[in-house]
Amino acid sequence: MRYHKIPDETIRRLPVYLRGLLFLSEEGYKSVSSQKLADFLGLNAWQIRKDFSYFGAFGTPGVGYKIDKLVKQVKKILKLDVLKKAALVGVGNLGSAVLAYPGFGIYDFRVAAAFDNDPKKIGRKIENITIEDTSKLQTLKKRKISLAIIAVPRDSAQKTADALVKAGVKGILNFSPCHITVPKKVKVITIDIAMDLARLPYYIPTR
Amino acid sequence: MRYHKIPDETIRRLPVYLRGLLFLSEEGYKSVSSQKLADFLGLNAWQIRKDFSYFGAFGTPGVGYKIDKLVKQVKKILKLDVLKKAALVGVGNLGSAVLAYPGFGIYDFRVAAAFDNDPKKIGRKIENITIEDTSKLQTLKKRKISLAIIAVPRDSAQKTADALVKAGVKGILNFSPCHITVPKKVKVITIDIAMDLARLPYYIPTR
DNA sequence: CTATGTGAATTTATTCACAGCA
DNA sequence: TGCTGTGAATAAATTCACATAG
Repeated sequence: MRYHKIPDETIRRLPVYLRGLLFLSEEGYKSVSSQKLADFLGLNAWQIRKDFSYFGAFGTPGVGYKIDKLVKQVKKILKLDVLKKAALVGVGNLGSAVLAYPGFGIYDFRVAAAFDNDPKKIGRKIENITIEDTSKLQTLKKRKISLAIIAVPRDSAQKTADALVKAGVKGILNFSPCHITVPKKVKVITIDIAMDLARLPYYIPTR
Repeated sequence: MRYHKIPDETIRRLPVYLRGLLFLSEEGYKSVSSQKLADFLGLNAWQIRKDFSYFGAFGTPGVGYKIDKLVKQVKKILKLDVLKKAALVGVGNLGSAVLAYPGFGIYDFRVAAAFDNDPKKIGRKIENITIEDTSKLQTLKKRKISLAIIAVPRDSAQKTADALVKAGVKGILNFSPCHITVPKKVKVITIDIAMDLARLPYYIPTR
């Protein structure tokens, strides 16, 4: 198994596992079985074991997984030990919420810079980050920030993405409800919160 | 093909299609080919055709899809013609952003009620919605609101979900970074924005 | 005796390639 | 001729069942 390509779905689940492991760690647990972790996360035990097996053996048969060790391994796989800083572009409603979001910490992430093109916002400080002019995006290269979060209106999303790519950004989390085109080497993950709400009714019986 | 179960992945893509179709409609297009829609959305033409084929024939060979008609069909499949109102619980940073989010409209959705347990917020109006006390959640049943958005801190997410289920809510969009347990008949979609950011580094070569 | 790790079986989703309709 | 709709082929992910390690 060790020499297979890792399924994308497995990668998608790793942050979920991490979240569960860190929570259990907070609660005082030192080790955990795949079954216990599965129950806690609402998943299947065999899936967790299978996922981990793609990366080699982490656990101890008869005992389970040592949480500290597993957390370290998963963070390493996700490269969370290397890339930690992200820039935010667009400090509107959603952008401000992202800035204030407390959940990045557990992944050792922080939003290290924020940009907007509204003169009223530039220079202001939110959550200890001073908002800069969008025209300063080029400085990201020097600052070694290679991840960015786009939270601008749909119309300027592509333009923003272009500027980010030019500034050397390699990964983009896109909150604008549109497809953005980037060079193949740049990874984009798009989240449209309305889209997720839109598929909810499908699953609901309307008597 | 007509009598098969519809793949979950197809359902996940329908809102994407809808977004593209509505945009092209705004731009003045009356009909569109699977190829053109695919290019616009960054997807494959054959996948779009295959997805639509699960629901029967929508298009005209040699011409393409009539946008108006297709939009209506897709909305019907997603049951967006029936369920349109959602309640928001938790008007913090993220909750406020959700309230102000302009993207729900295209799916004929609106946030029709907002709840919080902070006395300073209760009674205030945001985006024309008066914030109500969380203890009033039970009124959702009478108001025929069966969808809800959870944007409360992790610690109170499960408690909130329990109250929503008791109030007759059938679908929940959960922004809290934790698994919530609900009866099988209730559908939950969890979005954790930090989790999506956390899997971005994996895809980025770190020379 | 318990819980992992993994080949094999099964299910699900993607991609292809082309027949057939406007 | 152009584009849809769909069986068939391929690929991917999930689930099972059990040998194996502590």
